Parts: sequence; structure tokens; C-alpha cells
Amino acid sequence: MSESFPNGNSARSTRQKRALAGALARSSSFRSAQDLHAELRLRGERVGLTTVYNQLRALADTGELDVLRTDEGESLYRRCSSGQHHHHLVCRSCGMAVEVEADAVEAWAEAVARRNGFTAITHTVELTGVCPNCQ
Amino acid sequence: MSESFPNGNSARSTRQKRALAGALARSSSFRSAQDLHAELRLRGERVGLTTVYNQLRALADTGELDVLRTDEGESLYRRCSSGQHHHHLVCRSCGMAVEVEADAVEAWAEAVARRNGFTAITHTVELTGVCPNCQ
DNA sequence: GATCTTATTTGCAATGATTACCACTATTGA
DNA sequence: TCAATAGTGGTAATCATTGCAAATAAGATC
Ligand SMILES: [Mn+2]
Ligand SMILES: [Mn+2]
Ligand SMILES: [Zn+2]
Ligand SMILES: [Zn+2]
Repeated sequence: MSESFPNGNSARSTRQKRALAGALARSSSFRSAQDLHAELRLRGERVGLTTVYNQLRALADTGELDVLRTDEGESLYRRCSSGQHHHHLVCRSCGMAVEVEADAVEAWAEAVARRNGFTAITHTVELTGVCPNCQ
Repeated sequence: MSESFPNGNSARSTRQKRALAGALARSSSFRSAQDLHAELRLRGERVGLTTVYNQLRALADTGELDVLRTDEGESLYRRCSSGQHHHHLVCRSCGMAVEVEADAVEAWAEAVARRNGFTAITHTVELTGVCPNCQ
């Protein structure tokens, strides 16, 4: 008996995945799918837009990428260094992001929610501004 | 000299505006445009979906309504009692919301941003959970 | 290396909320 | 009453994102 992947677990290494991973690795900004796809095309990498969307979604689902949504509803992705829970201070001009921790905020959120009898709490905390370079 | 409205300022009272205002007034939940439009139709009020969208956007622009976006990208509106800056603890099941203040968080956000040299700072802080009624 | 299984890729057609148009209607000041 | 124009709302267009189904290609097995 040699069931290849009983639990539906696999993962093939493809040219497209590597190209996208590269683009994400060399960027410290939050990027959109369209944006990343455009960069790959410029680099001569031939990757379908649908593939970029698929992969970004998959990577975000497994927690390998952080996601945030612009006011216009566009999803932006970034590979964060910290695997820990954290938040971001993002430049609204270039997308550059700084990872920040906020233990105090975590505690506050938990307390407020509990005080009001809410359960299954989650929170969103994002800081936006203009970075030093973009002033 | 009797220039009616030099700075483009006016505001007419219409049946549609009153109907929408009413729906918003009697709800303490964040509601979508579609949702509000559906309610108006049920009530027998004849209001176009486009009008609902137009008005909600206009009211949000003037700060008369608070807006937040779901993970699916849908905009939800609510008429908040406080005109002051505040945040929300929202039930992800029924949309019911509690207004919360967070001076500590305000200070933290300001400090973090300044420490990193960011300017023109804004912040997003939303708490989501399941309210007592929906458990 | 040949072969097979199926994970991935990808062009193209939906989706779905929101907006642009714009001709038509109705409020309000005179 | 009447003109000026804010407001309305049906319909078409936008646009990021997803569904689909056929074509491609890892990589395990022979
Ligand atoms: Mn947190
Ligand atoms: Mn605040
Ligand atoms: Zn910047
Ligand atoms: Zn609830």
C-alpha cells in the first residue's frame, strides 16, 4: 500500500511559484496582485494573472503572506518577517511597511470585548501615514 | 447681490432622503446599501437603489454616517450617536455595534508613527465578535 | 527513459458591489 | 406660477476577483 498523499497534501515546485516568491521576497511593500503580475511581466517572466491571484490567495490562507485591503477594496500582500501576530504601519504613498507589536492594544481589545459580552473576538489595527522617504 | 449658493451649498428635502434617514435612525446595526434598499422596498417606500448608494456616500462624506468594510469588500453604514472620534465593537452575525473610545490606543498609534518618522497618520481599529444575543 | 497521476497553470467567461451617465422629476426661492 | 437646478433612478460600464474547464507539466513509479 503506497497511497501517495492520504491527507491531500502535496506541493509542486513550479517556475511560476518561484518567480512570484522572488518578487515578494525582494519587496518590503504591500503589493497588489495586478502590481506583482506587472512586475513579473517586465522581468520577462511569463505568469498568468489568474495564477498570481491563485497563489497569493493560497499563500495568504496558509499564513505565509499578510493581507490588507485598501480603502478602494484592493487586496495587498506582503511577506512578513515575523511569524508572530503583529500589525503594520504602512506608507500610503509607496506601500512600505513597518511591523509593529502592540501588547497594550491586544489587552485593551480583549478587555473591551469581554466587558460587552462579545465572544470569538478578532481585531483589526492598521496605521497609515507617509514614510520619511515619501515626504 | 443675491447669488443663491456661491459655494455650491444646498440641500433639498425629499421623500427618498427622509425614508432612508428613517431606516438608518431606527437601526443600531451596520447595514449595507442593498440591505437598506431592501428594507425600504418592504416598507413600501419607492426608492431607487442608485439613490440609496448616492445618499449613503454623501452622508458618509459629510461624516453623518460611519462606514466600515466587510472582509468581502462590502460597505456597511451606520448613524453613530457620538460625533466624536471613536471605534466599534461589531457583531459579525447581526451587525449590531457598540461605540468604544480608546484614548490609550490613540496615544499608542501616535507614538508608534512618530517614532518611525511617519506623518499624516490615520488609524483603523475595529473589533469584531459575536454579541450576547447571537451566541 | 517511458508512463501515469493529478497538481498547476491559464485564457476567458461570470460575479457582484459600486459608479458613471444622463434624461427626467420635483423642490424651493422669487 | 415659474425658472433654476438639486435630486432621482433605470441602465450601462467599471473593475478586482473568482469560477471553469481544458491544456500543461511536476514527480512518483515502473
Ligand atoms: Mn493585534
Ligand atoms: Mn482612534
Ligand atoms: Zn513611502
Ligand atoms: Zn449579534
